[in-house]
Amino acid sequence: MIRNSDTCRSNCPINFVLETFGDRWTLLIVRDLMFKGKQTYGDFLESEEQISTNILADRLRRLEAHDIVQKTVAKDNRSKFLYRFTDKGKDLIPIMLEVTAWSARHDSLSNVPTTFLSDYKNGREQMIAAVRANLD
Amino acid sequence: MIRNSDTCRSNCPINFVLETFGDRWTLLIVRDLMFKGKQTYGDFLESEEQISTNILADRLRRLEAHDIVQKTVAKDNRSKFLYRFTDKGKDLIPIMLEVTAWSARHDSLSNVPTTFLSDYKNGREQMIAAVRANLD
DNA sequence: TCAAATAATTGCATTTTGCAAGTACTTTTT
DNA sequence: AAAAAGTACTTGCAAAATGCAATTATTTGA
Repeated sequence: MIRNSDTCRSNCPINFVLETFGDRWTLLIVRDLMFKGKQTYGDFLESEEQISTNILADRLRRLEAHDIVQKTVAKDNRSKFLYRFTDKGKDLIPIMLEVTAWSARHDSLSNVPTTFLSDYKNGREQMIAAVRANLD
Repeated sequence: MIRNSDTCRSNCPINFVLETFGDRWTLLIVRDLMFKGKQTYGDFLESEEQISTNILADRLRRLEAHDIVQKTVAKDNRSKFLYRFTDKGKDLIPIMLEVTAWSARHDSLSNVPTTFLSDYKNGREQMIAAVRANLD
């Protein structure tokens, strides 16, 4: 995917993220991949937000085009594909944790472990490293 | 705006953020308010991404409904309104800086000051405080 | 060979977006 | 006092994206 003025509305860093993640579904796939150990099309379909099959296929295609995920054939089953983060994708960890922290602070109904906020405040870098270690 | 299962697809913290910011425009308004000193409808319209008037009106309405911004009448002109962050809105600063950092790392065309990444790495809390001080 | 598993694509109705034009109220100018 | 300009929208309509259900294609396992 070429990055130029044809594909982006501006060269603003906030806008750059929106060009890839500015919709209601893409970040849920990132979440599943990052925190829930999901890796396949079927895995993503099972999430409680109920993404539909055409949207899922489209978003996975876009994530691959933007070099956030890499698609590979599963070793055990050639009709199954595994989606994994690229380094660029793994580097979204700090954003995702910050988003989680914001919801933890401002939405009492959000399902966040009770210790999350203090753990995050006291050991942000360790938490980032732990999530990363889990992905590698 | 009531927060319950009618208005949210799930109680996931990532999804909670998407319910408010999961589109291509809302975060640009947040950016303008947070980093560019913009405060009025006309200000937001001028941004280079060229939001259209109906979308802008809709997004400002939603941001207000979600208690991210507060709308007040301007002192100097009663046909002019000022949009300002609530505390919940100001608390988006860490997310916005993390998003900026990600684009700085992964998009060479993003307009980010050359010193941003080292400043951010060395003094994250100070940078957050500086942006916040600028808003108050 | 046939059923199951996996990953999609297709068609169509609904919703959202984008664009241009128009409206309403306030302030400034004459 | 009337006209023009400033500010913040709303409206109507075409185009694009989304959501849903059904169907297709390929590989695997019995």
